[in-house]
Amino acid sequence: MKNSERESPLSFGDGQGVRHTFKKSERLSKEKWIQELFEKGSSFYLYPFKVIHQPHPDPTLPHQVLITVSSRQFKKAVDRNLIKRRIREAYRIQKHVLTIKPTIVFAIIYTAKEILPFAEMKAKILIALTKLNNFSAPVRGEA
RNA sequence: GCUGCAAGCCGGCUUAUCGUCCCGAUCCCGAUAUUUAUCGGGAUCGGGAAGGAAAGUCCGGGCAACACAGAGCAUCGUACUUCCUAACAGGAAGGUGUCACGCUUAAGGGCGUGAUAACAGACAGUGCCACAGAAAACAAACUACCUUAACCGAUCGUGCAUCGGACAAGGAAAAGGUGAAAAGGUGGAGUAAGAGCCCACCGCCUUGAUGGUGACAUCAGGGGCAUGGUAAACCUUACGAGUUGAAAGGCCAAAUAGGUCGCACUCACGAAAGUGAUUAGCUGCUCGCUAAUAGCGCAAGCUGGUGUGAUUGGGUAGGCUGCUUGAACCUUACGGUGACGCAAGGUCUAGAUAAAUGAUAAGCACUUCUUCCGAGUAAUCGGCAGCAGAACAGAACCCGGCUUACAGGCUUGCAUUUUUU
RNA sequence: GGUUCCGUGGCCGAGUGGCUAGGCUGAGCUCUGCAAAAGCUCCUACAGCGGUUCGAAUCCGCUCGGAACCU
Repeated sequence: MKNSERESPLSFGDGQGVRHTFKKSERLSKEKWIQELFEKGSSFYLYPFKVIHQPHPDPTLPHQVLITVSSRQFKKAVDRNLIKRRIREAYRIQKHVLTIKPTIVFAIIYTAKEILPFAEMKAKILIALTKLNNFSAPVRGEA
């Protein structure tokens, strides 16, 4: 029981009793990997986000995400914090949608010029995650 | 009661579900070595988690590394005085100037209240002061004024006459106009006309006395106007400043390349290209691919090469530390006009690192407007309900200031106005 | 996190305290049968606020915006 949990910490088989956590290990924080992701990763736009994704360099780790808001677009740190918090919350609640087996790293870049309400962000994040699900797997298969 | 100004303070709260970071306790799992310990991960419980400006980075310090005999020059900064302070371009108290208002004087001026000032020096030197104006700085003299001598014209009173014009020599700087600024001001005396030439008051310069820690003030004497503005122009004087910033500094330390030591191999054919073989590596094995098979010596062996194992220095990726107990905060007493100091008691109050407290729902409190009800003569106030709103803004090593942004609320003081007495 | 610099018409860009040059673009006119070229005229400016000065694009302070560098 415990062993299986350890092998796949993000086990979301039936969805019953799943804890919607968002720990530090699920965030992309290695500078080297970030560089690699932005140089080699494939991307798509889905207003108000741009998503860059890539197979995980270390497949034993869970999915890792990077959320970023340009300081060019939003000059005040308070606004950037608010947007990042809303994106983080939307991902935390809906990340069980992401079910592809080899884990990936991806970045969510906020590209809109104004601050959108939480409900809209939540819906868009759901669409983005299902899209990631669909065409991340074939890319891995071809390679 | 309302409104405004100034100073000081505050800068939403509660509950539910889910979730983030840090600390502590208990438990579980994995790795390493010796019962137990270290490291990593997780669960449960408990506790804590952004500001008055966290901002701008405009000043000043702490802390850290490096540099450093002493003195001078250069560069940069500061600039009324005294004090506060770890320090400051900050603050407190005072001085002086300017402006406004009021009172007063015949006027010049004096006194009071408030605001405000980058408020050292322009008789150390250099530069600049456009246009206008005669002249913009050791004064000079355009118009106008006055005197003297001679000339010309007009008049009638026929004179050393009066009026006008032009020229020359001289006097003087009062009047005019220009300008941001024109060479002390006002009044008098004086004169051919005038002038600090002289007089009174004021201003200025200077000497002395008294008071004050000092800036400076007051009084007395002398000078006789000599001293335009500009130092946020160069500059002078006095004082201060070593450089770089936590991405500083310290510790640990993969991979790759390097050093040292050990072990294995370093052959055959061919003119050469190449072929085979051996060794080593990649692979579970074969195939295949890659690398080496060189020099000296009779030989042992030595040097070199390839592969591999161990070890080692520097230290990259990365991690840990620096990191939050501090010129700390609160209360009270005492000293000081005050900034502030000091004593006693109490408190522990963020520590993230692609960077944290947030999402959803409900309620309370607050503000504006509207309807209704109540109180009051009225200005206005209170209550129920509804709609809308709710600022500026996010720690990045830490403090002290300054500046800038800010919905709304509270306290104190002052002022205007309204109502009642 | 820190350091340095810049901001002048629609665009480029000169201007060391005294009327803000010049070029490109745009509009109009002249010339031409029409156009091009040329010539003439016009439009639109010192990032904002405050101070020093008689006078500020220039000197000083604050604010806003932009760029580069350190890593």
